[in-house]
Amino acid sequence: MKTRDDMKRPDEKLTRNQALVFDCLSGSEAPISAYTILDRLRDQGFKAPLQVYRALEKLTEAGLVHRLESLNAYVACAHPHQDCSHHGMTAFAICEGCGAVIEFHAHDIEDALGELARSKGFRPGAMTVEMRGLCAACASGEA
Amino acid sequence: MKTRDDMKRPDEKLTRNQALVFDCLSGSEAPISAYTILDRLRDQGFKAPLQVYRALEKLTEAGLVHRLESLNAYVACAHPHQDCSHHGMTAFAICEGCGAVIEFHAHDIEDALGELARSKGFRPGAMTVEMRGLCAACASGEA
DNA sequence: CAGTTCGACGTAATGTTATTACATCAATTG
DNA sequence: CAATTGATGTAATAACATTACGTCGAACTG
Repeated sequence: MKTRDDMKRPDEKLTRNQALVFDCLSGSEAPISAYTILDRLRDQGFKAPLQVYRALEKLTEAGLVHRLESLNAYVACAHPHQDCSHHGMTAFAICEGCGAVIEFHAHDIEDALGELARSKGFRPGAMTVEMRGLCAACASGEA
Repeated sequence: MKTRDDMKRPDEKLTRNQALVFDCLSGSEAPISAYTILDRLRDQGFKAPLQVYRALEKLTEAGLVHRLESLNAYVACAHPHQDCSHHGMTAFAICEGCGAVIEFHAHDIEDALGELARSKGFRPGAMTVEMRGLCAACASGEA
């Protein structure tokens, strides 16, 4: 049954738990861990990690959420109205000052990486690209 | 001032624990986790995770070992006689069939990524690039 | 040489991230 | 209706990593 509001924008096939997790991520400036999400959703009835992980799995499949491997944390997609999976590789710049994340889609770099791998006989699938550094604000603050 | 052997010929100045961990990784076909290393070194007297993590930290700093973020696992550098840190970014192709890892160094891709990030005001530091897919052998086996 | 510092080490405990196992319930469908 | 499917709830555990504290020896300093 569809208990929730069914006025759906394209990305509204979410269950209650999925919507709660997605909203939690959308409202966060920086990536957050699964357990942080759990803590923030205790008031909405969340009690166990699995509730979060199951929602994250679906959201990630749907391209609404990305997992940052180098942080073990999750972030809402920068343009969730589209389907991120259509963009191919997603690259991230992660600020070590403030934790903010910039999301990139660079087809040429993706192609170059894929080509390089194929030249070694490797058949590439998903790619993880994460850069650490400082965002403009934090870099200027450092002088 | 340090009259000590500051110029590290990496192979030389490893402590016993570091050497054991490095040998363990070098002898492994695929990346392995810290706890797997621990188990494999029990016979040599290892008892606690910290022994492994401390060694891994030094080895990683020295460029002899890489951490694969998307696997939470570690792998010996493909050319440990050099200092991998001189190569800048290291990219990995990880076979989902057999677990094998191919190591790349692509300056042009690194530069392109860095330039892209800088164009958004980001000052890039370390980069993580990991591709999942199938190596030549496993891809042909799949037909 | 004595005292101090420093880096590696040993051990225990704990913290953090993620999964497995099993039960329930509602909607779908043949 | 029975069977199937997918989301959920709960508990327990597995897997990965760090903090805290104490010891030891090498080597710098006075």
